[in-house]
Amino acid sequence: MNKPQHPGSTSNFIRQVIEADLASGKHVKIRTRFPPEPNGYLHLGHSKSILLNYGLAKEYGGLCNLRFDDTNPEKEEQEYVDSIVDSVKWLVGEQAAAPLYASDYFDFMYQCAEHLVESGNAYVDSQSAEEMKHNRGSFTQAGVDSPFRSRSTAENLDLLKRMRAGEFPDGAHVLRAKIDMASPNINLRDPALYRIKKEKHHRTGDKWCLYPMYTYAHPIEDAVEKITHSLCTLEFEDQRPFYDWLLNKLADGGLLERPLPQQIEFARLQLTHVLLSKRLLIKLVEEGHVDGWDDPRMPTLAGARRRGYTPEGFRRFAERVGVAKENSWIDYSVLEDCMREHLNEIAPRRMAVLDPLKVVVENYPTDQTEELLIPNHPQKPDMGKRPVPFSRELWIERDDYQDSPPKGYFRLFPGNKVRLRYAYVVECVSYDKAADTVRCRYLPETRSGTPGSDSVKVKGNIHWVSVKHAHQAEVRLLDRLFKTEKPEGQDDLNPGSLKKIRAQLESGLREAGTEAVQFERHGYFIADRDGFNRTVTLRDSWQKT
RNA sequence: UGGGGCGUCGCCAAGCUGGUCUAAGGCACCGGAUUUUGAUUCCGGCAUUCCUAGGUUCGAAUCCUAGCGCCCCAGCCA
Repeated sequence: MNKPQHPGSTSNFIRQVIEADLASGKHVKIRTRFPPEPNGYLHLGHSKSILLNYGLAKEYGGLCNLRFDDTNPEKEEQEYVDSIVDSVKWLVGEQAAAPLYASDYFDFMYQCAEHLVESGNAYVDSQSAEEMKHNRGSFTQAGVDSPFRSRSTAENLDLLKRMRAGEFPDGAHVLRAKIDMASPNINLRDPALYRIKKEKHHRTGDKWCLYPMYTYAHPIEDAVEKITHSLCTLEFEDQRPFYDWLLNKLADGGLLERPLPQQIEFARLQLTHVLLSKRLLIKLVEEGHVDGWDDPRMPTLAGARRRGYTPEGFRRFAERVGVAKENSWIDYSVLEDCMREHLNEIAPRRMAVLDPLKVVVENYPTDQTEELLIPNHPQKPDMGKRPVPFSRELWIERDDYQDSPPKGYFRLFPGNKVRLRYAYVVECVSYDKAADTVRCRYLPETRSGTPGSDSVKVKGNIHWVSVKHAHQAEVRLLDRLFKTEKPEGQDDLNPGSLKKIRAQLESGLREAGTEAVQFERHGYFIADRDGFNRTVTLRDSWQKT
């Protein structure tokens, strides 16, 4: 039998599991989830997980939950919840349903804990953290049982209830699963389930002084939400035996229904030239190396959005990168290329002179202005045309003129002809050093769109902006934040990651919307806070050589 | 070191119930064509080889054995 084909995508081991489960009737509909802890901003690395979970759900006609894993009140804040919801909505659009919260299941989780105690599968340990650590053993040495491991069910239950009632200080006791202190898998050596934490929770307030550990809470969250496939990163692989142990104990006790969710691990996204460590990112913000968490250079999704990166670009990136279990590093240029690819399709073209040099067309009437109709996209006539004024004095790019050009240079230099894009062919007469102006003469019969426009063949084609009509604005030339392949801190910052310039833009850009535009021959830009951010440059095979 | 993973082209990644694999696809790269963006698009090229060494087999990237390399685990973090 042939395997189902995925148009535009390739098979991967997760799809195979899903298809098998669907085929066998284990599930009629799949349900995935994206479970961030609200303790920071979402970054580029999260995009893979988000798009994987929502993508699979969509592909197989299932659902994906956005669920906050808010089990550690010490680190979590509402501000993060808001920003995460925002970023997820931006990335997946209408597929993003209202968020769910692990904290909404605290009652049930506690009920499960009592059941575990009653069924002899959990106990209250009163060792100190240090003692616990010591008695856990090592990779090569089995752990030893806690002296409290054999407490009676009644005593355990009493202690647990009093823990919940707030009778003990932080750290006095902890609830542990009773599994095997000699397991070769350290995660099975009686992992902690609950710790006392007299901390106010951003959603449940002071209701609890006892909070579940991730290890314990996560499987239950998945089961409660009837998640079918619980996708997580490789480092949780060793945790899977406990995940299954817990769920089966609870299902056996009638607290959970089968089929139970299945945890599947995949390799997290590792990108070169970026730094995703929360600690170091915070430093960059606090020390003012960047403007904030949503600085367009930041590797956060909020930053990427202001940078002009698109959800569709991220989707293509996720597809291109694939899903597997091999730890791999993706070169940052792959991400840039995906953005470029998408932007090329959707961005209307505009002319913008970033580093202006004045050109005077000496034989063009002083007071004349022509409105030229210029296509918004050379390959997409349906995107229409726009009027752009042409006059005697123009701005061109400074490096489109050279006194003594290098070999192969085919733009402006004395005696050479070049086409002013969508306007006329001009011939360079000379460069007036005192006035810092290039003197040209135009060939009237070469006006674009007219019958004789092709009478003169030229190789060069440069963009321009009419001086008296130009819209002057700030343009931020953004480059990578880090110059090194695997940055470790501020020493690796790219000093040229942000250049602010005053550019001369075609007049229509005065009323720019929020959608991406291409500045011809430069790259893709997006209007942001009173100026334009460069999202990514165009490819350039000339500069390379 | 005990346990859990992973090793297929420069970067990803299919394939892994053995033959249709002298190994898919994408990206990068190299040609060449078109082009009023040195962009885009298009066409062509790009692993006799699958970490290494043995073995099983008529036949192995796919099975077995032994090595080697890399990642993860000893939070009352997630």
